[in-house]
Amino acid sequence: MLKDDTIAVPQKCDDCPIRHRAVCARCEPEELAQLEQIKYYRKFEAGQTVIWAGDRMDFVGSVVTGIASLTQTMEDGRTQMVGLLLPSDFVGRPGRDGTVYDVVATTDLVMCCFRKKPFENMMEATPHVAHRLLEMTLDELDAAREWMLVLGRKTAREKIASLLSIVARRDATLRKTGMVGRLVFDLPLTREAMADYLGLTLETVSRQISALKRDGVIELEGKRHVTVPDFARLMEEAGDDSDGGMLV
Amino acid sequence: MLKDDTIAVPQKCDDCPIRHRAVCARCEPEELAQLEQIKYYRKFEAGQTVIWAGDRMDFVGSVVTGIASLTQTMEDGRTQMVGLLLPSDFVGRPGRDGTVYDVVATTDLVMCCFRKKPFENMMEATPHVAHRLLEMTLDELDAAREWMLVLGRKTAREKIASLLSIVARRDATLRKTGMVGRLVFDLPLTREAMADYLGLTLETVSRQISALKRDGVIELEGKRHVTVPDFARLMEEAGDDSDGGMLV
DNA sequence: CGGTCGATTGAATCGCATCAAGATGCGTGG
DNA sequence: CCACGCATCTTGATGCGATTCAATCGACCG
Repeated sequence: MLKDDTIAVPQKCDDCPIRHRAVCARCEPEELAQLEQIKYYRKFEAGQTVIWAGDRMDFVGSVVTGIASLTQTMEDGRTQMVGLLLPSDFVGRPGRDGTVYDVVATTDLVMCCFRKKPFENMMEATPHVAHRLLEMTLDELDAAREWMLVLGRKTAREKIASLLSIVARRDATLRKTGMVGRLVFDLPLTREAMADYLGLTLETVSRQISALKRDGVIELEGKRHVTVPDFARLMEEAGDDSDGGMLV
Repeated sequence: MLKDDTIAVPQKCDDCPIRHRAVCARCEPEELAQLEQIKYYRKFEAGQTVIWAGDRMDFVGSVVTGIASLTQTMEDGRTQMVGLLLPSDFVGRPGRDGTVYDVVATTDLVMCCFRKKPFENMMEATPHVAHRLLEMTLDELDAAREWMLVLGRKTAREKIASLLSIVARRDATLRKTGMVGRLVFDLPLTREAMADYLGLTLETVSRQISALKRDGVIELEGKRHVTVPDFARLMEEAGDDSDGGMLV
Protein backbone atom coordinates (compact mmCIF):
# COMPACT_ATOMS: atom_id res chain seq x y z
CA MET A 1 0.00 0.00 0.00
CA LEU A 2 1.25 3.45 -0.86
CA LYS A 3 2.06 5.46 2.19
CA ASP A 4 1.30 8.86 0.75
CA ASP A 5 -1.91 8.72 2.71
CA THR A 6 -0.02 9.69 5.82
CA ILE A 7 -0.74 13.20 6.93
CA ALA A 8 2.20 15.27 7.95
CA VAL A 9 0.25 17.85 9.94
CA PRO A 10 0.22 16.83 13.59
CA GLN A 11 -2.99 17.36 15.47
CA LYS A 12 -3.29 17.78 19.20
CA CYS A 13 -5.48 15.26 20.99
CA ASP A 14 -7.11 18.04 22.96
CA ASP A 15 -8.74 19.45 19.86
CA CYS A 16 -9.71 16.03 18.49
CA PRO A 17 -13.40 15.66 17.64
CA ILE A 18 -13.49 12.12 19.02
CA ARG A 19 -11.45 12.80 22.10
CA HIS A 20 -14.21 11.77 24.50
CA ARG A 21 -15.73 8.89 22.62
CA ALA A 22 -12.82 6.94 21.19
CA VAL A 23 -10.53 4.40 22.78
CA CYS A 24 -8.63 7.28 24.39
CA ALA A 25 -11.74 8.69 26.09
CA ARG A 26 -10.68 7.74 29.59
CA CYS A 27 -7.04 8.72 29.30
CA GLU A 28 -5.32 11.08 31.70
CA PRO A 29 -3.17 13.87 30.24
CA GLU A 30 0.04 11.92 30.64
CA GLU A 31 -1.46 8.87 28.97
CA LEU A 32 -2.62 11.09 26.17
CA ALA A 33 0.93 12.33 25.82
CA GLN A 34 2.07 8.74 25.47
CA LEU A 35 -0.51 8.14 22.75
CA GLU A 36 0.56 11.26 20.91
CA GLN A 37 4.00 9.70 20.65
CA ILE A 38 2.82 6.66 18.75
CA LYS A 39 0.02 8.08 16.70
CA TYR A 40 -0.19 9.26 13.12
CA TYR A 41 -3.01 10.18 10.80
CA ARG A 42 -4.01 8.56 7.56
CA LYS A 43 -6.44 9.73 4.97
CA PHE A 44 -8.43 7.74 2.45
CA GLU A 45 -10.70 8.66 -0.39
CA ALA A 46 -14.20 7.26 -0.74
CA GLY A 47 -13.95 3.79 -2.22
CA GLN A 48 -10.37 3.16 -1.19
CA THR A 49 -9.57 -0.02 0.68
CA VAL A 50 -7.94 0.55 4.05
CA ILE A 51 -6.99 -3.09 4.59
CA TRP A 52 -7.69 -6.30 2.76
CA ALA A 53 -8.91 -9.38 4.57
CA GLY A 54 -5.92 -11.53 5.41
CA ASP A 55 -3.45 -8.67 5.27
CA ARG A 56 -1.00 -8.11 8.03
CA MET A 57 -1.85 -5.09 10.15
CA ASP A 58 0.87 -3.17 11.86
CA PHE A 59 -1.46 -0.62 13.36
CA VAL A 60 -4.75 -0.18 15.11
CA GLY A 61 -6.72 3.02 15.12
CA SER A 62 -9.88 5.08 15.30
CA VAL A 63 -12.07 6.63 12.68
CA VAL A 64 -11.81 10.41 13.14
CA THR A 65 -14.05 11.61 10.35
CA GLY A 66 -15.93 9.80 7.61
CA ILE A 67 -17.32 6.30 7.43
CA ALA A 68 -15.73 2.94 6.76
CA SER A 69 -17.20 -0.51 6.41
CA LEU A 70 -16.18 -4.00 7.44
CA THR A 71 -17.04 -6.55 4.79
CA GLN A 72 -16.79 -10.28 4.38
CA THR A 73 -16.69 -11.97 1.00
CA MET A 74 -17.37 -15.56 -0.02
CA GLU A 75 -15.41 -17.27 -2.80
CA ASP A 76 -18.25 -16.90 -5.24
CA GLY A 77 -18.39 -13.17 -4.64
CA ARG A 78 -21.34 -12.82 -2.31
CA THR A 79 -20.57 -10.13 0.24
CA GLN A 80 -21.95 -9.14 3.60
CA MET A 81 -21.12 -5.97 5.41
CA VAL A 82 -20.61 -6.83 9.07
CA GLY A 83 -19.96 -3.43 10.51
CA LEU A 84 -20.30 0.24 9.84
CA LEU A 85 -17.44 2.22 11.33
CA LEU A 86 -18.37 5.72 12.37
CA PRO A 87 -16.25 8.44 13.92
CA SER A 88 -14.70 7.19 17.18
CA ASP A 89 -15.07 3.53 16.23
CA PHE A 90 -12.04 1.33 16.61
CA VAL A 91 -10.30 -0.68 13.91
CA GLY A 92 -8.01 -3.61 14.46
CA ARG A 93 -7.49 -6.19 17.10
CA PRO A 94 -4.75 -6.01 19.70
CA GLY A 95 -3.01 -9.33 20.00
CA ARG A 96 -3.71 -10.43 16.48
CA ASP A 97 -1.76 -9.80 13.31
CA GLY A 98 -4.36 -9.61 10.60
CA THR A 99 -7.98 -8.80 9.84
CA VAL A 100 -10.50 -11.25 8.51
CA TYR A 101 -12.50 -8.40 7.01
CA ASP A 102 -11.97 -5.96 4.23
CA VAL A 103 -12.00 -2.45 5.62
CA VAL A 104 -13.17 0.02 2.99
CA ALA A 105 -13.63 3.77 3.12
CA THR A 106 -17.28 4.42 2.34
CA THR A 107 -16.80 8.17 2.35
CA ASP A 108 -13.62 10.20 2.53
CA LEU A 109 -11.96 9.07 5.70
CA VAL A 110 -9.43 10.21 8.26
CA MET A 111 -8.05 7.73 10.72
CA CYS A 112 -5.95 8.18 13.83
CA CYS A 113 -3.58 5.23 13.85
CA PHE A 114 -1.37 3.84 16.56
CA ARG A 115 1.58 1.61 15.91
CA LYS A 116 0.45 -1.75 17.11
CA LYS A 117 3.26 -2.92 19.32
CA PRO A 118 3.54 0.25 21.40
CA PHE A 119 -0.23 0.37 21.67
CA GLU A 120 -0.30 -3.17 23.02
CA ASN A 121 2.36 -2.27 25.52
CA MET A 122 0.30 0.66 26.66
CA MET A 123 -2.70 -1.59 27.14
CA GLU A 124 -0.65 -3.72 29.47
CA ALA A 125 0.71 -0.77 31.38
CA THR A 126 -2.29 1.46 31.85
CA PRO A 127 -5.82 0.27 32.59
CA HIS A 128 -7.72 3.14 31.01
CA VAL A 129 -7.18 2.20 27.41
CA ALA A 130 -7.94 -1.46 27.96
CA HIS A 131 -11.01 -0.67 29.98
CA ARG A 132 -12.42 1.69 27.41
CA LEU A 133 -11.71 -0.80 24.65
CA LEU A 134 -13.60 -3.50 26.52
CA GLU A 135 -16.55 -1.20 26.90
CA MET A 136 -16.52 -0.33 23.22
CA THR A 137 -16.17 -3.95 22.19
CA LEU A 138 -19.16 -4.93 24.32
CA ASP A 139 -21.18 -2.20 22.64
CA GLU A 140 -20.15 -3.43 19.24
CA LEU A 141 -21.11 -6.94 20.20
CA ASP A 142 -24.56 -5.73 21.17
CA ALA A 143 -24.83 -3.89 17.88
CA ALA A 144 -23.78 -6.96 15.94
CA ARG A 145 -26.41 -9.06 17.71
CA GLU A 146 -29.03 -6.42 17.11
CA TRP A 147 -28.15 -6.65 13.46
CA MET A 148 -28.45 -10.44 13.48
CA LEU A 149 -32.13 -10.00 14.22
CA VAL A 150 -32.44 -7.63 11.28
CA LEU A 151 -30.67 -10.04 8.92
CA GLY A 152 -32.37 -13.18 10.14
CA ARG A 153 -35.94 -12.18 10.70
CA LYS A 154 -36.93 -8.92 9.11
CA THR A 155 -38.58 -8.35 5.76
CA ALA A 156 -36.96 -6.19 3.11
CA ARG A 157 -39.15 -3.25 4.01
CA GLU A 158 -38.37 -3.62 7.71
CA LYS A 159 -34.67 -3.90 6.94
CA ILE A 160 -34.67 -0.64 5.03
CA ALA A 161 -36.68 1.06 7.76
CA SER A 162 -34.24 -0.29 10.37
CA LEU A 163 -31.26 1.10 8.52
CA LEU A 164 -32.92 4.46 8.02
CA SER A 165 -33.84 4.72 11.67
CA ILE A 166 -30.29 3.94 12.71
CA VAL A 167 -28.79 6.53 10.44
CA ALA A 168 -31.43 9.06 11.45
CA ARG A 169 -30.84 8.42 15.11
CA ARG A 170 -27.09 8.65 14.84
CA ASP A 171 -27.34 11.84 12.86
CA ALA A 172 -29.65 13.42 15.41
CA THR A 173 -27.34 12.37 18.24
CA LEU A 174 -24.36 13.80 16.47
CA ARG A 175 -25.84 17.23 16.08
CA LYS A 176 -27.85 17.08 19.25
CA THR A 177 -31.22 17.81 17.73
CA GLY A 178 -33.60 15.48 19.50
CA MET A 179 -35.82 12.82 17.98
CA VAL A 180 -38.68 15.25 17.54
CA GLY A 181 -40.30 16.78 14.51
CA ARG A 182 -39.05 16.21 10.98
CA LEU A 183 -35.71 14.52 10.78
CA VAL A 184 -33.52 15.39 7.82
CA PHE A 185 -30.29 13.64 6.93
CA ASP A 186 -28.12 12.31 4.14
CA LEU A 187 -27.63 8.66 3.44
CA PRO A 188 -23.91 7.95 3.58
CA LEU A 189 -24.33 4.73 1.59
CA THR A 190 -25.02 3.82 -2.01
CA ARG A 191 -27.90 1.46 -2.75
CA GLU A 192 -25.37 -1.28 -3.26
CA ALA A 193 -23.70 -0.68 0.09
CA MET A 194 -27.10 -0.71 1.76
CA ALA A 195 -27.84 -3.99 0.05
CA ASP A 196 -24.57 -5.43 1.31
CA TYR A 197 -25.38 -4.32 4.80
CA LEU A 198 -28.93 -5.58 4.78
CA GLY A 199 -28.42 -8.88 3.03
CA LEU A 200 -30.51 -7.81 0.04
CA THR A 201 -29.97 -7.01 -3.62
CA LEU A 202 -29.64 -3.43 -4.69
CA GLU A 203 -32.81 -3.73 -6.76
CA THR A 204 -34.80 -4.71 -3.71
CA VAL A 205 -33.32 -1.82 -1.76
CA SER A 206 -34.33 0.56 -4.49
CA ARG A 207 -37.85 -0.84 -4.68
CA GLN A 208 -38.42 -0.69 -0.95
CA ILE A 209 -37.15 2.85 -0.69
CA SER A 210 -39.54 3.82 -3.46
CA ALA A 211 -42.33 2.04 -1.60
CA LEU A 212 -41.59 3.83 1.68
CA LYS A 213 -41.58 7.09 -0.22
CA ARG A 214 -44.84 6.25 -1.97
CA ASP A 215 -46.41 5.44 1.41
CA GLY A 216 -45.27 8.71 2.92
CA VAL A 217 -42.94 7.18 5.49
CA ILE A 218 -40.04 9.14 4.03
CA GLU A 219 -39.51 11.93 1.55
CA LEU A 220 -36.61 12.10 -0.87
CA GLU A 221 -34.72 14.90 -2.52
CA GLY A 222 -32.32 13.45 -4.99
CA LYS A 223 -31.10 9.96 -4.18
CA ARG A 224 -29.50 10.54 -0.86
CA HIS A 225 -31.25 13.33 0.98
CA VAL A 226 -33.94 11.94 3.26
CA THR A 227 -36.67 13.53 5.34
CA VAL A 228 -38.57 11.57 7.97
CA PRO A 229 -41.81 13.37 8.81
CA ASP A 230 -42.73 11.01 11.63
CA PHE A 231 -40.04 9.01 13.34
CA ALA A 232 -42.43 6.84 15.34
CA ARG A 233 -43.96 5.74 12.07
CA LEU A 234 -40.56 4.78 10.75
CA MET A 235 -39.83 2.77 13.88
CA GLU A 236 -43.09 0.98 13.45
CA GLU A 237 -42.17 0.10 9.89
CA ALA A 238 -38.85 -1.22 11.21
CA GLY A 239 -40.70 -3.71 13.34
CA ASP A 240 -39.47 -2.35 16.64
CA ASP A 241 -41.98 -0.17 18.37
CA SER A 242 -41.03 2.14 21.20
CA ASP A 243 -37.34 2.05 22.01
CA GLY A 244 -36.02 -1.21 20.50
CA GLY A 245 -33.44 -1.35 17.72
CA MET A 246 -30.56 0.64 19.19
CA LEU A 247 -27.47 0.26 17.13
CA VAL A 248 -24.28 2.24 17.06
CA MET B 1 -37.16 -16.57 40.08
CA LEU B 2 -36.90 -19.45 42.51
CA LYS B 3 -33.49 -19.75 44.01
CA ASP B 4 -33.58 -23.49 44.58
CA ASP B 5 -31.29 -23.75 41.59
CA THR B 6 -28.34 -22.78 43.76
CA ILE B 7 -26.02 -25.67 44.37
CA ALA B 8 -24.78 -26.07 47.90
CA VAL B 9 -21.80 -28.23 47.05
CA PRO B 10 -18.74 -26.05 46.64
CA GLN B 11 -16.32 -26.91 43.91
CA LYS B 12 -12.68 -26.02 43.83
CA CYS B 13 -11.56 -23.92 40.87
CA ASP B 14 -8.54 -26.16 40.40
CA ASP B 15 -10.72 -29.06 39.38
CA CYS B 16 -13.00 -26.95 37.23
CA PRO B 17 -13.42 -28.19 33.66
CA ILE B 18 -13.31 -24.65 32.29
CA ARG B 19 -10.48 -23.42 34.47
CA HIS B 20 -8.19 -22.51 31.59
CA ARG B 21 -10.73 -21.28 29.06
CA ALA B 22 -13.14 -19.15 31.03
CA VAL B 23 -12.86 -15.60 32.23
CA CYS B 24 -10.65 -16.84 35.06
CA ALA B 25 -8.16 -18.47 32.69
CA ARG B 26 -5.37 -16.00 33.35
CA CYS B 27 -5.82 -15.74 37.08
CA GLU B 28 -3.04 -16.31 39.56
CA PRO B 29 -3.75 -18.52 42.58
CA GLU B 30 -4.51 -15.60 44.85
CA GLU B 31 -6.88 -14.08 42.32
CA LEU B 32 -8.58 -17.42 42.05
CA ALA B 33 -8.97 -17.43 45.79
CA GLN B 34 -10.68 -14.08 45.53
CA LEU B 35 -13.03 -15.40 42.89
CA GLU B 36 -13.86 -18.41 45.02
CA GLN B 37 -15.10 -16.00 47.64
CA ILE B 38 -17.73 -14.47 45.43
CA LYS B 39 -18.78 -17.39 43.32
CA TYR B 40 -21.67 -19.80 43.56
CA TYR B 41 -23.13 -22.41 41.25
CA ARG B 42 -26.55 -22.52 39.70
CA LYS B 43 -28.20 -25.32 37.86
CA PHE B 44 -30.95 -25.20 35.26
CA GLU B 45 -32.96 -27.80 33.47
CA ALA B 46 -33.27 -27.91 29.71
CA GLY B 47 -35.85 -25.36 28.66
CA GLN B 48 -35.62 -23.22 31.76
CA THR B 49 -35.06 -19.52 31.34
CA VAL B 50 -31.96 -18.22 33.08
CA ILE B 51 -32.83 -14.55 32.62
CA TRP B 52 -35.52 -12.68 30.77
CA ALA B 53 -34.70 -9.77 28.51
CA GLY B 54 -35.10 -6.58 30.51
CA ASP B 55 -34.59 -8.25 33.86
CA ARG B 56 -32.17 -6.91 36.35
CA MET B 57 -29.05 -9.06 36.68
CA ASP B 58 -27.20 -9.14 39.94
CA PHE B 59 -24.62 -11.59 38.73
CA VAL B 60 -22.36 -12.46 35.83
CA GLY B 61 -21.00 -15.90 35.20
CA SER B 62 -19.67 -18.68 33.03
CA VAL B 63 -21.28 -21.73 31.54
CA VAL B 64 -19.62 -24.74 33.18
CA THR B 65 -21.48 -27.58 31.52
CA GLY B 66 -24.37 -27.66 29.08
CA ILE B 67 -25.54 -25.15 26.50
CA ALA B 68 -27.53 -21.97 26.74
CA SER B 69 -28.81 -19.61 24.09
CA LEU B 70 -29.19 -15.86 23.75
CA THR B 71 -32.39 -14.91 22.01
CA GLN B 72 -34.08 -11.75 20.85
CA THR B 73 -37.80 -11.49 20.30
CA MET B 74 -39.88 -8.99 18.33
CA GLU B 75 -43.31 -7.86 19.49
CA ASP B 76 -45.06 -10.05 16.98
CA GLY B 77 -43.23 -13.11 18.25
CA ARG B 78 -40.53 -13.57 15.64
CA THR B 79 -37.35 -14.69 17.37
CA GLN B 80 -33.69 -14.77 16.47
CA MET B 81 -31.05 -16.57 18.44
CA VAL B 82 -28.01 -14.31 18.61
CA GLY B 83 -25.61 -16.50 20.48
CA LEU B 84 -24.93 -20.05 21.52
CA LEU B 85 -23.28 -20.24 24.91
CA LEU B 86 -20.98 -23.20 25.35
CA PRO B 87 -18.91 -24.26 28.34
CA SER B 88 -16.52 -21.45 29.34
CA ASP B 89 -18.61 -18.75 27.63
CA PHE B 90 -19.42 -15.69 29.65
CA VAL B 91 -22.87 -14.35 30.50
CA GLY B 92 -23.66 -10.83 31.54
CA ARG B 93 -22.17 -7.46 31.09
CA PRO B 94 -20.07 -5.74 33.72
CA GLY B 95 -21.15 -2.15 34.10
CA ARG B 96 -24.71 -2.71 33.02
CA ASP B 97 -27.71 -3.77 35.02
CA GLY B 98 -29.80 -5.84 32.68
CA THR B 99 -29.73 -8.02 29.62
CA VAL B 100 -31.45 -7.25 26.38
CA TYR B 101 -31.60 -10.94 25.54
CA ASP B 102 -33.44 -13.90 26.93
CA VAL B 103 -30.95 -16.44 28.20
CA VAL B 104 -32.38 -19.94 28.01
CA ALA B 105 -30.94 -23.28 28.98
CA THR B 106 -30.92 -25.38 25.83
CA THR B 107 -29.71 -28.46 27.64
CA ASP B 108 -29.31 -29.06 31.34
CA LEU B 109 -26.98 -26.37 32.48
CA VAL B 110 -24.55 -25.56 35.28
CA MET B 111 -23.30 -22.03 35.67
CA CYS B 112 -20.57 -20.57 37.80
CA CYS B 113 -21.87 -17.19 38.92
CA PHE B 114 -20.13 -14.23 40.47
CA ARG B 115 -21.92 -11.54 42.38
CA LYS B 116 -21.78 -8.60 40.09
CA LYS B 117 -20.51 -5.80 42.29
CA PRO B 118 -17.55 -7.70 43.75
CA PHE B 119 -16.72 -8.98 40.30
CA GLU B 120 -16.65 -5.46 38.92
CA ASN B 121 -14.40 -4.41 41.76
CA MET B 122 -12.05 -7.22 40.93
CA MET B 123 -11.94 -6.13 37.33
CA GLU B 124 -10.80 -2.74 38.45
CA ALA B 125 -8.21 -4.11 40.80
CA THR B 126 -6.57 -6.88 38.84
CA PRO B 127 -5.80 -6.80 35.13
CA HIS B 128 -6.03 -10.51 34.41
CA VAL B 129 -9.78 -10.83 34.55
CA ALA B 130 -10.40 -7.72 32.50
CA HIS B 131 -7.81 -8.70 29.96
CA ARG B 132 -9.20 -12.17 29.49
CA LEU B 133 -12.71 -10.78 29.22
CA LEU B 134 -11.63 -8.41 26.47
CA GLU B 135 -10.07 -11.27 24.59
CA MET B 136 -13.22 -13.36 24.91
CA THR B 137 -15.45 -10.48 23.89
CA LEU B 138 -13.37 -9.86 20.77
CA ASP B 139 -13.72 -13.53 19.90
CA GLU B 140 -17.46 -13.35 20.37
CA LEU B 141 -17.62 -10.30 18.18
CA ASP B 142 -15.81 -12.16 15.43
CA ALA B 143 -18.19 -15.07 15.85
CA ALA B 144 -21.20 -12.76 15.67
CA ARG B 145 -19.90 -11.20 12.48
CA GLU B 146 -19.20 -14.57 11.01
CA TRP B 147 -22.80 -15.41 11.72
CA MET B 148 -24.01 -12.24 10.05
CA LEU B 149 -22.64 -13.60 6.79
CA VAL B 150 -24.54 -16.82 7.36
CA LEU B 151 -27.80 -15.01 8.09
CA GLY B 152 -27.48 -12.40 5.39
CA ARG B 153 -26.11 -14.27 2.42
CA LYS B 154 -26.34 -18.02 2.69
CA THR B 155 -29.04 -20.31 1.34
CA ALA B 156 -31.02 -22.60 3.62
CA ARG B 157 -28.84 -25.56 2.68
CA GLU B 158 -25.66 -23.62 3.30
CA LYS B 159 -26.99 -22.40 6.61
CA ILE B 160 -27.65 -25.93 7.81
CA ALA B 161 -24.26 -27.09 6.60
CA SER B 162 -22.64 -24.13 8.38
CA LEU B 163 -24.32 -25.01 11.64
CA LEU B 164 -23.41 -28.66 11.34
CA SER B 165 -19.79 -27.87 10.61
CA ILE B 166 -19.60 -25.59 13.63
CA VAL B 167 -21.06 -28.18 15.95
CA ALA B 168 -18.87 -30.88 14.45
CA ARG B 169 -15.76 -28.78 14.81
CA ARG B 170 -16.49 -27.84 18.37
CA ASP B 171 -17.22 -31.41 19.28
CA ALA B 172 -13.97 -32.63 17.74
CA THR B 173 -12.04 -29.90 19.54
CA LEU B 174 -13.65 -30.82 22.82
CA ARG B 175 -12.62 -34.44 22.70
CA LYS B 176 -9.41 -33.82 20.82
CA THR B 177 -10.08 -36.14 17.94
CA GLY B 178 -8.87 -34.27 14.89
CA MET B 179 -10.88 -33.27 11.85
CA VAL B 180 -10.04 -36.48 10.05
CA GLY B 181 -12.13 -39.47 9.07
CA ARG B 182 -15.78 -39.85 10.00
CA LEU B 183 -17.03 -37.31 12.50
CA VAL B 184 -19.80 -38.42 14.82
CA PHE B 185 -21.69 -36.15 17.16
CA ASP B 186 -25.05 -35.29 18.66
CA LEU B 187 -27.01 -32.20 17.78
CA PRO B 188 -27.64 -30.26 20.96
CA LEU B 189 -30.50 -28.34 19.38
CA THR B 190 -34.06 -29.09 18.38
CA ARG B 191 -35.13 -28.30 14.83
CA GLU B 192 -36.91 -25.27 16.14
CA ALA B 193 -33.82 -23.99 17.95
CA MET B 194 -31.81 -24.51 14.78
CA ALA B 195 -34.41 -22.55 12.87
CA ASP B 196 -34.21 -19.73 15.40
CA TYR B 197 -30.47 -19.69 15.09
CA LEU B 198 -30.40 -19.80 11.31
CA GLY B 199 -33.24 -17.43 10.57
CA LEU B 200 -35.36 -20.16 8.98
CA THR B 201 -38.55 -22.03 9.78
CA LEU B 202 -38.38 -25.42 11.38
CA GLU B 203 -39.95 -26.97 8.31
CA THR B 204 -37.16 -25.68 6.12
CA VAL B 205 -34.58 -26.96 8.59
CA SER B 206 -36.16 -30.38 8.49
CA ARG B 207 -36.31 -30.42 4.70
CA GLN B 208 -32.71 -29.36 4.26
CA ILE B 209 -31.44 -31.91 6.75
CA SER B 210 -33.34 -34.56 4.85
CA ALA B 211 -31.82 -33.29 1.62
CA LEU B 212 -28.26 -33.39 2.98
CA LYS B 213 -28.92 -36.91 4.17
CA ARG B 214 -30.35 -37.93 0.80
CA ASP B 215 -27.26 -36.49 -0.91
CA GLY B 216 -24.91 -38.41 1.37
CA VAL B 217 -23.39 -35.33 3.01
CA ILE B 218 -24.50 -36.57 6.40
CA GLU B 219 -25.94 -39.73 7.90
CA LEU B 220 -28.55 -39.80 10.63
CA GLU B 221 -29.42 -42.19 13.42
CA GLY B 222 -32.56 -41.02 15.09
CA LYS B 223 -33.14 -37.29 14.89
CA ARG B 224 -30.10 -36.02 16.68
CA HIS B 225 -27.19 -38.36 16.09
CA VAL B 226 -25.15 -37.25 13.09
CA THR B 227 -22.28 -38.78 11.16
CA VAL B 228 -20.23 -36.75 8.71
CA PRO B 229 -18.35 -39.09 6.38
CA ASP B 230 -16.39 -36.32 4.66
CA PHE B 231 -15.88 -33.06 6.46
CA ALA B 232 -14.41 -31.26 3.46
CA ARG B 233 -17.60 -32.03 1.59
CA LEU B 234 -19.66 -30.54 4.38
CA MET B 235 -17.53 -27.39 4.36
CA GLU B 236 -18.07 -27.10 0.66
CA GLU B 237 -21.81 -27.32 1.16
CA ALA B 238 -21.52 -24.60 3.77
CA GLY B 239 -20.10 -22.28 1.14
CA ASP B 240 -16.75 -21.81 2.81
CA ASP B 241 -14.06 -23.91 1.26
CA SER B 242 -10.79 -24.50 3.01
CA ASP B 243 -10.63 -22.88 6.42
CA GLY B 244 -13.33 -20.17 6.37
CA GLY B 245 -16.30 -20.16 8.73
CA MET B 246 -14.60 -20.38 12.12
CA LEU B 247 -17.06 -19.82 14.89
CA VAL B 248 -16.85 -20.56 18.60
C1' DC C 1 -21.58 14.48 -27.02
C1' DG C 2 -20.82 9.64 -25.83
C1' DG C 3 -19.51 7.23 -21.63
C1' DT C 4 -19.88 5.71 -17.09
C1' DC C 5 -21.97 5.12 -12.61
C1' DG C 6 -25.82 4.88 -9.67
C1' DA C 7 -30.55 4.28 -9.47
C1' DT C 8 -35.21 2.93 -10.94
C1' DT C 9 -38.59 -0.08 -12.81
C1' DG C 10 -40.57 -4.25 -15.07
C1' DA C 11 -41.25 -9.30 -15.94
C1' DA C 12 -40.14 -13.95 -14.97
C1' DT C 13 -38.34 -17.19 -11.77
C1' DC C 14 -37.20 -19.50 -7.59
C1' DG C 15 -36.43 -20.27 -2.76
C1' DC C 16 -38.46 -20.24 1.43
C1' DA C 17 -42.63 -19.49 4.33
C1' DT C 18 -47.09 -20.86 5.28
C1' DC C 19 -50.73 -23.94 6.01
C1' DA C 20 -51.94 -28.52 6.73
C1' DA C 21 -51.55 -33.69 7.46
C1' DG C 22 -49.39 -37.30 9.22
C1' DA C 23 -45.41 -39.86 11.34
C1' DT C 24 -42.32 -40.95 15.16
C1' DG C 25 -40.92 -41.29 19.70
C1' DC C 26 -41.53 -41.02 24.72
C1' DG C 27 -43.48 -40.83 29.23
C1' DT C 28 -47.74 -41.57 31.98
C1' DG C 29 -51.40 -43.78 33.80
C1' DG C 30 -55.02 -47.13 33.45
C1' DC D 1 -48.24 -53.93 28.89
C1' DC D 2 -50.74 -51.29 25.91
C1' DA D 3 -53.30 -47.01 25.09
C1' DC D 4 -53.18 -42.40 25.16
C1' DG D 5 -51.39 -37.72 24.91
C1' DC D 6 -47.95 -34.59 23.83
C1' DA D 7 -43.80 -32.92 21.77
C1' DT D 8 -40.92 -33.30 17.95
C1' DC D 9 -40.19 -34.09 13.41
C1' DT D 10 -41.28 -35.07 8.44
C1' DT D 11 -43.49 -34.30 4.17
C1' DG D 12 -46.72 -32.21 0.83
C1' DA D 13 -49.25 -28.35 -1.58
C1' DT D 14 -49.56 -23.61 -2.38
C1' DG D 15 -48.46 -18.69 -2.37
C1' DC D 16 -45.63 -14.82 -1.59
C1' DG D 17 -41.53 -12.13 -1.37
C1' DA D 18 -37.10 -11.44 -2.92
C1' DT D 19 -33.83 -12.51 -6.64
C1' DT D 20 -32.55 -12.48 -11.30
C1' DC D 21 -32.23 -10.70 -15.76
C1' DA D 22 -32.88 -6.82 -18.46
C1' DA D 23 -34.17 -2.25 -20.11
C1' DT D 24 -34.18 2.58 -19.13
C1' DC D 25 -33.14 7.00 -16.96
C1' DG D 26 -30.68 10.83 -14.98
C1' DA D 27 -26.42 13.08 -13.31
C1' DC D 28 -21.89 13.98 -13.86
C1' DC D 29 -17.46 14.28 -16.36
C1' DG D 30 -14.01 14.23 -19.68
